[in-house]
Amino acid sequence: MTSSSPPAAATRRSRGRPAVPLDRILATALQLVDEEGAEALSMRTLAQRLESGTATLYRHFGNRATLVTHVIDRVFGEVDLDAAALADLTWDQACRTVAQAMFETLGRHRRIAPLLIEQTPTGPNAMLLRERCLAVLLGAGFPPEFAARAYATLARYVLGFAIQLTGSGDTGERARALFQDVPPDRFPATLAVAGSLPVPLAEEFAFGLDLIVEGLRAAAPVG
Amino acid sequence: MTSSSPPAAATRRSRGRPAVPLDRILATALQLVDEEGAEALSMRTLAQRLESGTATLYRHFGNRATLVTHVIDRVFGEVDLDAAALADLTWDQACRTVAQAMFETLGRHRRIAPLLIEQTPTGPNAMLLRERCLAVLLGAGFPPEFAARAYATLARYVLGFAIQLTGSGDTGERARALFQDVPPDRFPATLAVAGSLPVPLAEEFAFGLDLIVEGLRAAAPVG
DNA sequence: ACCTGAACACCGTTCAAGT
DNA sequence: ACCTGAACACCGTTCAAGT
Repeated sequence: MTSSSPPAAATRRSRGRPAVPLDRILATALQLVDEEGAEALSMRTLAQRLESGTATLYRHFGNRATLVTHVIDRVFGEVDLDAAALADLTWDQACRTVAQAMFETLGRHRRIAPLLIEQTPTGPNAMLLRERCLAVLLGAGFPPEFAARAYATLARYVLGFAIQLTGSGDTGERARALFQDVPPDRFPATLAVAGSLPVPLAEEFAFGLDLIVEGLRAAAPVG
Repeated sequence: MTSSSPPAAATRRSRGRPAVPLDRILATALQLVDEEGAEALSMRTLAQRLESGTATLYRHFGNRATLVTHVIDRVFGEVDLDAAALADLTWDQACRTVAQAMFETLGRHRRIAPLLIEQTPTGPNAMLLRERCLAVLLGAGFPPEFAARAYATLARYVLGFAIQLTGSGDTGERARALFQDVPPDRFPATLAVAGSLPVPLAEEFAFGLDLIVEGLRAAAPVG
């Protein structure tokens, strides 16, 4: 490893001033959220993982909120969307595809949802994703106002669901246990559905998504 | 005010041990959230408003989370729902009514949404509200599994929307300003809908709700 | 019994001081 | 120029000590 030290290339760690590349900060931050949850993303903890100090982070970000903005946009950048492929779909297929892609990405970073509600995503990747969605809806012939509302509904549905994902994963299990132990005389309906609750989250999401798209088709001003 | 001091009734403030009634704690906590936001609900700040100490709070609640549970259920208790009135509605009218009532309550306590995603509501009022919703869906003849999914979809939509409500109120304004300043060549679709974005939140909510209920009607296994 | 002050181990943020 | 340690004003939680 450290056999023949090179002239001036290495500077292993925090020697001169390795400048802590922004990309490494964001990758580490996202990894931190993935592994330990959104609440673990503190300036101190992040600085520790980078083997740096908190003040160094403030050179890149004015405050924690803008750090969060960048981390969120990194996640949006992972949403698997091919503009060309989208163009070949009908508008309802495209809506389902985009929402599913967003859901899958949030599934890969389950613990990031609390950060998403801290702020409206305005990073470059988020802006691009929104642009593509709106382009599909406008391309289908929907008036701007209808397209805007349709997009908002879908976005809120995905986010609302993503929040449900946040729970440590056994959310469904815990809820089911709780609902099955409910007093039968006072909560007959709750008890009746308690048994059919451990539906896989992915299926549950698809169910609601179909509902919304079906409603969109029925309400759409175009055939 | 303090004219003729009564024998042993008053004990104006933190004298003997006024025991800090739980109801006053919760009312003060909710007021604190309403006035200064969810992030302001710290044990210290709450204790200060009660003219007490943090340790006193830990006599009533094991930790901050259970305090939050109680505050949330206090909000659920405000949801205006008459079981008798619900029974006279068709299932789709009932769904709209319940979702609207929940939305209006969250509108009265806009800044509480961040607390709602910290945990699944399990307080008595939340349990009762869920029971009534599920009873309506089962009463309409929906199979338990379908009813459970329908309820989950509606609950998630309302919560997802409530999160959007959390932003200081000018969220729409800020978003509109941002979207209208976007580069026209790269974001034509975003720009096209930017003008039709400042839709009143209540209308926006109703739009999506109708979509979902319409989708439910289309997907329902009963006529 | 119930409440209190002070402590412990954390936060986000800032700033003078180092290289 | 960039990084660092230490500080400031906060957290949630606990505990010995007061009445």
